[in-house]
Amino acid sequence: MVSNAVSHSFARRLDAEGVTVAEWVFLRSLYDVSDIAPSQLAERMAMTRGGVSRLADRLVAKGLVARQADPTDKRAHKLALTPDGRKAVPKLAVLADKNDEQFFGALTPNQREQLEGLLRNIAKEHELNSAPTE
Amino acid sequence: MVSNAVSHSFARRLDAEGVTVAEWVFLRSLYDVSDIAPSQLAERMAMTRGGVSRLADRLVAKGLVARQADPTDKRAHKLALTPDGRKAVPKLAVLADKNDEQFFGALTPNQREQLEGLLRNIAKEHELNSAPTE
DNA sequence: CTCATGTAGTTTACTAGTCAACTAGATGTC
DNA sequence: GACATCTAGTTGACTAGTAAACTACATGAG
Repeated sequence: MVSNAVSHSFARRLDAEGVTVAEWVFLRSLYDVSDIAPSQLAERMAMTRGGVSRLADRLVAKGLVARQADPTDKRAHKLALTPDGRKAVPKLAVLADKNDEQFFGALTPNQREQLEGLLRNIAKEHELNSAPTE
Repeated sequence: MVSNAVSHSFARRLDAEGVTVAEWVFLRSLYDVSDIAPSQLAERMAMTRGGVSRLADRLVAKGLVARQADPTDKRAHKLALTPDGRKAVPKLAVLADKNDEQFFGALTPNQREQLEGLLRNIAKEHELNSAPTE
């Protein structure tokens, strides 16, 4: 319930900038690790390759992401942020921070650590490593 | 991330019984409060009335839910579980419990209370009262 | 009473994902 | 070096939701 509320609230904020949550996760991932293969990104985002293919289409259409052919393997592509895409990330990150603050701001620093710790426990135990998409 | 993992895992379990998570929430809600109006259910499930209308279609087709016309207001309907639907709920509840156990079983009872307490804090503060759908 | 407005539920058009089939290119075995 | 098999990415058919238009009925003001 809380997770859905946080996510929906964030989606509304992003929507005002014309971006979806999935697009944000995509952009944020490329910000850290540029020149990544779509299939690797699919794994990180816990989506299918098909889904990532379409998501990439939309972001290319928006001019935020570029596809480059891999010269050593003609099947493969690399995804990277365009300058516009790179500029957008910090701006959207502000929205993410505001959203977190809205929901977790009322907890004391101690409580936040507790919450994060407990969730990290569970994540570790189940070897969860994908970013949230929803 | 944890929420998505819990939800996806539950979805896989339900899928084996031919039920979706949204259908489970729908059935579970009717189990407690039968003869509810679709629009009320929509609010509880944080879905649109259109979505609930379709969801109800599917459950009626599966024979788990019945629509009854309200005699006092010819626009209105009441939704209720069929005997089959009522029988299904406890069976599916077992899956929910197993799923919770899978993810939260490794926490000590104390930790579980902590986690629930923290999340309740946040929920209360934002007046969240809808059931999760995703 | 009548008519404007409101409300309940459905439906249409659309979005964003999945799964599985498909295309094209790589690779390892004989 | 040819061919079966694997891999990367795309695409077609489908699913489950949304937003907004629509239908049918209810209700309150004049």
